[in-house]
Amino acid sequence: MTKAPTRIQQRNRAAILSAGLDVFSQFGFRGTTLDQIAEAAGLSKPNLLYYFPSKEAIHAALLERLLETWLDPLKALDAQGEPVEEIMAYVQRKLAMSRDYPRESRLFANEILQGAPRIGAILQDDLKTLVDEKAKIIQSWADAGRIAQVDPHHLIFSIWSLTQHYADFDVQVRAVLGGRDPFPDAAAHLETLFARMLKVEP
Amino acid sequence: MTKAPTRIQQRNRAAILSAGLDVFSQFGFRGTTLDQIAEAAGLSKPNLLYYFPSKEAIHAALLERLLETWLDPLKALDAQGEPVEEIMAYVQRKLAMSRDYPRESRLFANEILQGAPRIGAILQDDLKTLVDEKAKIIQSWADAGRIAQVDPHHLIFSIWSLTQHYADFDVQVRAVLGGRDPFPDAAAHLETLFARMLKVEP
DNA sequence: CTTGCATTTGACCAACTGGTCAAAACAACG
DNA sequence: CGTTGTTTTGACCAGTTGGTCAAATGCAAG
Repeated sequence: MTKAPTRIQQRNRAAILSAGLDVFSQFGFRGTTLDQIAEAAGLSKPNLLYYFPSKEAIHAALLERLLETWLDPLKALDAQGEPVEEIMAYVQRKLAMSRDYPRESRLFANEILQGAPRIGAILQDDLKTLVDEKAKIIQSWADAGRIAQVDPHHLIFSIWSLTQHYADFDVQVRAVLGGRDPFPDAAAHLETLFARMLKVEP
Repeated sequence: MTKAPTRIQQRNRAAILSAGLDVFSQFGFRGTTLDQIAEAAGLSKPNLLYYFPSKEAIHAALLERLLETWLDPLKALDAQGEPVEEIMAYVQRKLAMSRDYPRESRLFANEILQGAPRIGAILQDDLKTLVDEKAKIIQSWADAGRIAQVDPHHLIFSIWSLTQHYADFDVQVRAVLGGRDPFPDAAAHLETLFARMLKVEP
């Protein structure tokens, strides 16, 4: 039986994961140093390694935690629901994640940009299975005339790219907008975009 | 007067830039080592530094060359043209860049993900100016009833995200599609998407 | 073939990297 | 208080990093 973690362990492990998320999401795995994480977490480097056995372990813990929640919004897409509402809700959930968890989005983006060396297998298994399943649902909605005809896989890619862009390319978006908060307008824009794309031809 | 570069200089500088593009676009600036670039270029490390004074210099040269061509597709958006055609052509140009220059796209993505430390000023000046200008054109098209009403800035963000996604998230896209080439379908999908988004209400 | 310049290299360096370790400081509990 | 387990640290290590340098090699023109 594993020991229950003390309060100190909980606090420090949480601080390390948060600091690691900060640094890994900005510099990627290889561009991140333990000293950076240690300083961001307010710990000494040996103390860091008392809680996690290696840099890899911190990164792996973050990726694992990320993947748990990353696919939830898509899983929630319900075949029994109203098609347009379901897709719209998915879009808004994903956009909310970009707003509320931008570091997680960038950590994921970094991992994919580097060729997904640590999660490639998961993408090809779990993610592909999930997407194929949901694509079938979307296809059936289109076939039933409840949404316009659309390539279901590329529809999902579109949702991912449009929403994650506001987290991953945040600096660029804000630079172009002159620093204004992009999210309210983004939500309205995506609402319009998907409404037009999915509306059945009269 | 500066000397004309010899054939060897041309060849080696080109090899270094190509190798640097490979490595920087995958690992980011801090995650890249001179040894990696040297090996990819088929040169020894001191020989690398004979052609470029530092790692920074290689990266800077790549970014400079990138920015030259990166904004061209948007610059070509012509106020005098047919609105839908102009926007469609821009989308297809950007998608072609993702297909033909994925390394450049990922180099740019890496730079933005890291907070654009080296090109932040350019984004706020040149890019913002260019986008504001083109947004005005799009707005005038919408006001004239030649395309549907749409937030012009976010329309441009949408084009960027939808097209660059196929370069930056290439591994994920291919993992989900089971390895199939995404580009033909992507082109058709985006054609449909923007046609529906821009069509004026009857 | 030799002279002068362009190119390439091996040896080297100081700073930094991920990681170890024994000892010290701390906390909890009887 | 003292004892026992947890937490923290300074000193340290071997490998890697970006970069230097003097010497060696290649090469083109006279």
